[in-house]
Amino acid sequence: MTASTDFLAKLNPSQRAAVEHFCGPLLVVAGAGSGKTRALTFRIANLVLNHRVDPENILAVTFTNKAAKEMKERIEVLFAEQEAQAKHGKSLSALPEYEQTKLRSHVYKNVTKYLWIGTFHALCSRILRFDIEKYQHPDGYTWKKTFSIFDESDAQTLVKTIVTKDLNLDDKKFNPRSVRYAISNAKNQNFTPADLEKEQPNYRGRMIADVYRHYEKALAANNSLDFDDLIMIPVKLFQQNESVLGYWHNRFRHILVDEYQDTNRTQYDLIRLLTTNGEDMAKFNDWRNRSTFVVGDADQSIYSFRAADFTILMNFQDDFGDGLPDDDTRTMVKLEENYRSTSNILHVANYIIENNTERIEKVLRATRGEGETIFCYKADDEIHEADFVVGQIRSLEYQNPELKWGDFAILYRTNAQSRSFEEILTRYSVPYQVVGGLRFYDRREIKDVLAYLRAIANPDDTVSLKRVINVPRRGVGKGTLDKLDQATQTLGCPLWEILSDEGSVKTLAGRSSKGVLEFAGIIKKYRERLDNAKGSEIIQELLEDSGYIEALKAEGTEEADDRIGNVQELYNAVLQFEEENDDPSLLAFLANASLASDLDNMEEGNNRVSLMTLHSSKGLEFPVVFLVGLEQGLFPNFRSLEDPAATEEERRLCYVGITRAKERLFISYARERRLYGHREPASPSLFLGELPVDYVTTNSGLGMPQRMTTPIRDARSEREEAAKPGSGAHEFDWNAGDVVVHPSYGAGEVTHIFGAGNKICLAVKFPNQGRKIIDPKLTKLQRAE
DNA sequence: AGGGGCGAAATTTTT
DNA sequence: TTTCGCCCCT
Repeated sequence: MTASTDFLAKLNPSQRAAVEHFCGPLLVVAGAGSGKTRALTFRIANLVLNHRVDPENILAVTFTNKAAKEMKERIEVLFAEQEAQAKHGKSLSALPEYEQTKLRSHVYKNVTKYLWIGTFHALCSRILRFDIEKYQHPDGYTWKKTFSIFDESDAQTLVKTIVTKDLNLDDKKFNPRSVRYAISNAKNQNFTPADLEKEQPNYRGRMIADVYRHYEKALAANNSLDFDDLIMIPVKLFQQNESVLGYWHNRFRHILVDEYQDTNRTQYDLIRLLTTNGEDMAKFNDWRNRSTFVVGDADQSIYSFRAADFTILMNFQDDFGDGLPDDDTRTMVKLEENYRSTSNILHVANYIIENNTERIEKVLRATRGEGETIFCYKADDEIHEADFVVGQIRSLEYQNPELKWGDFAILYRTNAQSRSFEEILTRYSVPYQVVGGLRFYDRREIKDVLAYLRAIANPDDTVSLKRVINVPRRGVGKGTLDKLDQATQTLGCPLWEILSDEGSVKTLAGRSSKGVLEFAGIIKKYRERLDNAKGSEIIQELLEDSGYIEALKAEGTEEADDRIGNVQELYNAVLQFEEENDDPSLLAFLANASLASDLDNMEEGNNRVSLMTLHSSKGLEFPVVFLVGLEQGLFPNFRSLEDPAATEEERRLCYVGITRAKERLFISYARERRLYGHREPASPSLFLGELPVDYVTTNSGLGMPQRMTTPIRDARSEREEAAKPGSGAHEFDWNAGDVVVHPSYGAGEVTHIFGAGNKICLAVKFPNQGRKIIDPKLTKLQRAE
């Protein structure tokens, strides 16, 4: 492969600066539609082609499988393009198809195969397949390479059993969902049960810590991990085992992280450990042949409820970078040129997000024409809102031959809002898809089959064994299960040990023993074949043997037919997986299945109107976007009304929605909405009052701007206030090094200043609380002179 | 062992 | 209003 720099010519100056960065840390602040995937992929190409970095030394982390897949594909094309130029002097697309395929497979064999590109979870599960047996849990629990990955519902079921059965707690007070949430949150901050207890020493905190302890024990007993463990265990392993960390630190010399604003504490720890080899951040400075390159946009941070913490991004300059102000820094690049939307749309987006205080100053610059104005529609109720939206879609589709159904998206805050749109779309036979509903892998029949496979692959996976021991019916009822359970408790052994012993089963299960033994026989039979047979063969015979398909056929309902079809699709997925992957083992497939999402199979070429939540829309773009339900309490959601930080997150969500639109943006709200069966009057969203009036056409004026109950004030009133003498102009006069006193954190030192003018934000380091980002307009800071 | 019926709850959810 | 989960009855 020849070194080449011509592909860099396609980049704008800031993209180019990001791409050409070689060693050391770099933060790329990438606005919506500014070509960040481009920067990431070109950078990887540049590392390999021009800096001769071995692809094995590159780790690229994303948050979704879709993003990982896209990155892989784009890199492959990029390399193939280079080779096409070098070998044939032509662009890739000008070559005959077989040449293109040949080039691409050549690139795969030599480059992309060796790159580690994937989600945090997928990459960590890969690391754990190597090293989990070296992990030492404080309570002596161990895991084997064959571990299962529990999904969210498995995890919650487990928590529920612990709360109600093991600890006998009131599940009203200790709602399994919120307890699971608390445990997840703890794990996402790399907290042990003891850490959690220390943080919340009250009764509830102690109880939750106790559930957490039991939960870990149960996971270990099942040789299973939950999603959070996939990240947390590598972190703990790295912290306790120098040689393991040393290996991966040495291996991943160039680390790239996409959507850095969405990282949580544990993920941050992982990146930091890999980068510094566990050395103290302040002492580490050996960036030879090494880089940590993160890309993100604080304005698109919308997952704080999943423990994402965008202050990690805001702090990058201080902990990895040179910490210099924006104009002098060599460790930050801003991508502000937007290639997606018309300038009108961008203006609205910029204008809205300016109301947020916690952000890195950034303005999206248009590269396209003005476009149409934004239209804001006030509807009588949710039915009329849907009528308006569908009417617009139909007439735009009819009038513009270039617009297809797939070019439209309806974005809403909550899933429940899809219904009225679906009804009207159906009435007019407009093809549509609801994105992000039930995951394929969450369907009952799929979970059943996967439970069989998991039980076969992982003998300790009692949860999976129990799920299918009586599916299809084998006459193994609750009574039998209870007896078996009791036996495992007394003996302290995994369920399988009892199931696999004929004598024990006969004693315990009585008249159900026939069914239990039949089941155990099936599992045993396939477990023996695990090493030699392919996953696809196992699945195929298993479906026959277990009578699973037969039982579905016997049902004879339409629903059962659907299920059979889905199981067939799962079989196809295994076949495809075996064809496409280097490691086609059943274990690898199971990991892949556990980590798959529904978004992964959202079809783009199917030409349907897309309906989805604003959260699901992140990373996508559509020529025409409808942002619906802009009502106070719905969007912003009522749970965020009291909390300024939460309201800012809702505003970011609004910003994400607006910046999905390429050509046309419609915003709508209803005067009255059916909510849980009752008609409720609705008032216009806070965000409507923040729209720039000159850029918006309405059918009845913009709603009255909402007053906030808490003192987040919009940028304009702040500007006025700042102009008044003595009203706080001096507040903006902060300097790094100032010592301040915070009402709850006490004294701290200002280490960094974000933003400018009235949107200033301070990073303050407190001796005990660590670093916090504080808006001096929201929190009264006293100066310690 | 499984279905019917009643009561309570009802954001967002990359993995 | 709808959906889900639990309990009780058969």
